[in-house]
Amino acid sequence: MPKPNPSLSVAGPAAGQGRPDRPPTSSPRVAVDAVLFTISDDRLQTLLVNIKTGPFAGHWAFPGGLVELGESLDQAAYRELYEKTGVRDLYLEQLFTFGDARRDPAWHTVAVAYFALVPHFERGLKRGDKYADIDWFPVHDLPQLAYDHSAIATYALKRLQAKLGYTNIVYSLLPDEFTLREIQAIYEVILNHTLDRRNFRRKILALGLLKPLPKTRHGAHRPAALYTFTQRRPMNVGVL
Amino acid sequence: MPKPNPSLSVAGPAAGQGRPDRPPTSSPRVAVDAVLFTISDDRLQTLLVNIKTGPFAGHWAFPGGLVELGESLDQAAYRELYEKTGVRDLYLEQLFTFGDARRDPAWHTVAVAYFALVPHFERGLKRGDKYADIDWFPVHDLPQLAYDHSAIATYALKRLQAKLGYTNIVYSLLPDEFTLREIQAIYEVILNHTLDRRNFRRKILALGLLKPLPKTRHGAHRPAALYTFTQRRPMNVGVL
DNA sequence: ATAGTATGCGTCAACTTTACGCAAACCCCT
DNA sequence: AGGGGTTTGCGTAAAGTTGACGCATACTAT
Repeated sequence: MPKPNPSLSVAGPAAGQGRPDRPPTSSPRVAVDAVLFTISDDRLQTLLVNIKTGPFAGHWAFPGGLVELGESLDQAAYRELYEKTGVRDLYLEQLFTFGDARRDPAWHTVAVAYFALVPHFERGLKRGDKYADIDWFPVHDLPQLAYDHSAIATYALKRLQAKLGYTNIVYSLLPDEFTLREIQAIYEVILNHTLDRRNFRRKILALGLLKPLPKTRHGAHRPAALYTFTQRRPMNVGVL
Repeated sequence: MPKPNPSLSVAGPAAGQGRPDRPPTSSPRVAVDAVLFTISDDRLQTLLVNIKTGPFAGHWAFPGGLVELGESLDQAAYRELYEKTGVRDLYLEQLFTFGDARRDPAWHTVAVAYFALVPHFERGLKRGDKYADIDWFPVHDLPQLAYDHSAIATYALKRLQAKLGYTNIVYSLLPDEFTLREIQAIYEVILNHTLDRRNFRRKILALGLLKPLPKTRHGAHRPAALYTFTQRRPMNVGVL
């Protein structure tokens, strides 16, 4: 049985049963890296880990690790994020695969990048002993990143911005109930420009994705109507 | 920097010079598969190869192969297509990465799928001894495909159709000079529905990507003006 | 010459987007 | 208790975009 060598791998042994006994050839490794976004403090933030060893020790990077044998890419990305954050309910989507031979000086490593969304901070982060540190950083003020992770960051942000325009994935950044102002704020923070309240309201309501609740949120001013999503699953639509 | 090992062997020993001497762990392999589109016989066609050995012997599949150590993904896709077609000048874009553990029964293989465009048939295909056969098939009448290549085909077509709408990649399917009718025909074949001549003309010209030539093409009827692209490189625009 | 057909140009109605005006509802402060 | 300040909710007019289609022109074929 080709028992995978778990030494370098991010996690335990893989499922190899029922496979032909074929030794792996010397070839590029496969890793996943995940850009996890959230809105916090009125800013768009991403999760970074501080690398402990190797040529990039001390640098910040997106959480990730090698794909295990028998594990799908989605599973690997999901696992990586769960190990770091404990979050199980997140929006996850494959972004792009970066395969330049020199992106990892240690060994040719193909990185399948993911981008993910969670609402809020979602309680504390699981600080394991794998990384020196782990924390959130505002997207527009990232530290220097390891590998080619700056490129991944740029790409992920671009994709998120674009997807806001033709999908309903905002739902994964919002709590169950919210006001129109709150959902608009998220659009504004991500797109990095203001939107007209009245036009935004008209368009977002025209999509039929929101259901008004018979409740209102009381603050310092006129109470705002609360809404929910009729469907909390990814769909293609067409907003701005 | 380590020179990629130029041996064609899909799986040969790695080029390790200049690298730390780290043995690869037992992990998924990395391959590229390319969906090459062309317009021919007024239909959208893709290139398929017939597999010679292994569990999928006799099946048709998109051309592809393992990524060599030190080789970028783009390079690998480019190499695979060049080996089959001899075409050097094509539009190439990464599509999606398929990583399900069971997609290749022989060994967990992560496939980075590409989609590519060439004008015309581009002379004969290089029939090597690696495959039993190689040929073009109309997209809407594909044979049963090996691995998960049916899913890749669907995905590639969807992407191509979408990209027609907001990029200028059609240029890579057209010769240097062409009439408006010819470019419209390509849109119609790919989108699989007819378009209004006059509206199409208005929109495509409004993009400013086409330059009218002082020449016309004479056929059986009124001569049509010839156009060229002002830029033959991928750009985001916004058509149809 | 004339019929047939594809090209090139233009128009109009329907729809969408953008930019605002304004009243209603609430808190806070005097 | 009442008025100022601010945010929500609703509406409207102008500008731009899209879709459907009319019609003359310029060729070839007969």
